[in-house]
Amino acid sequence: MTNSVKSIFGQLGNFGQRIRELRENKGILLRQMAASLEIDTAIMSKFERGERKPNREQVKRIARFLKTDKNELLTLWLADKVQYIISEEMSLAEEALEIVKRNIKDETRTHTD
Amino acid sequence: MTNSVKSIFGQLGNFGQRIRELRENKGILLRQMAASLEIDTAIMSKFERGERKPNREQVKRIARFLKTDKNELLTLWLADKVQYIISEEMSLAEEALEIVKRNIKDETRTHTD
DNA sequence: CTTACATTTGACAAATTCTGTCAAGTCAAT
DNA sequence: ATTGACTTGACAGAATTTGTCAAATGTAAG
Repeated sequence: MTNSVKSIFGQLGNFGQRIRELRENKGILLRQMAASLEIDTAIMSKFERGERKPNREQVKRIARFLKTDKNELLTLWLADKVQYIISEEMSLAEEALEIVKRNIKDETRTHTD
Repeated sequence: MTNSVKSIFGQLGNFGQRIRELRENKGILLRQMAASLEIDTAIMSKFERGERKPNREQVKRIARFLKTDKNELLTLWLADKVQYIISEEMSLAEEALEIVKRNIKDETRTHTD
């Protein structure tokens, strides 16, 4: 995931938001859940914040651990994937910023030279 | 793109189908278009048959070459991407076939041993 | 059938992206 | 200032994607 896309669009994905909610309602710690699923705590944290995408198997295991509907989580996870590739294409803003950045750099070079 | 997904789902994507149509209507050869765009002929062929996905820049250049609406092609191309990741998840059929394949292999091994 | 030309296919290495691991960082409560 | 929970960033190895090329296939004409 490019940084620019990450920063312009949204933080927590549908999936991450939901599993964090489920976990917290059960009073389970992130690191406990991570340990129980044999997933690194850092990765688990990133899943919940939508910074990384789990794979199909991980989604299923997470659903089983949280005793929740597997299909609900798979659907949210798939929605995230679609949402991501679509938002990647709303890159006009990114392109504009790139141009500005290039121009600024040229400006500074001109002045200091 | 995994072979299984490629074989179950559809051949020519929306994008490839459209550009082939546009190209043929203009009576241009695939290799001519490829050469003019400095894209390998093999790759161009794969784009048209949906076997590989061009990147954003290539789509824009193709649109310019074909003198057609850039946004139309970008939209078709994005539709292909979405369609692909969704179809990837309809993998029940694939999984079933995998199991059958494994079982058949076991069967044959048992008989020939 | 064999030549000529257009397209397709498959294999490959180089480039890029994704993944898990880890150490160091923040933050809140004590 | 210490502890505990979570977050962040860097990294190497794995996996996927990319362009290139040669060989294969298809097709029309002589």
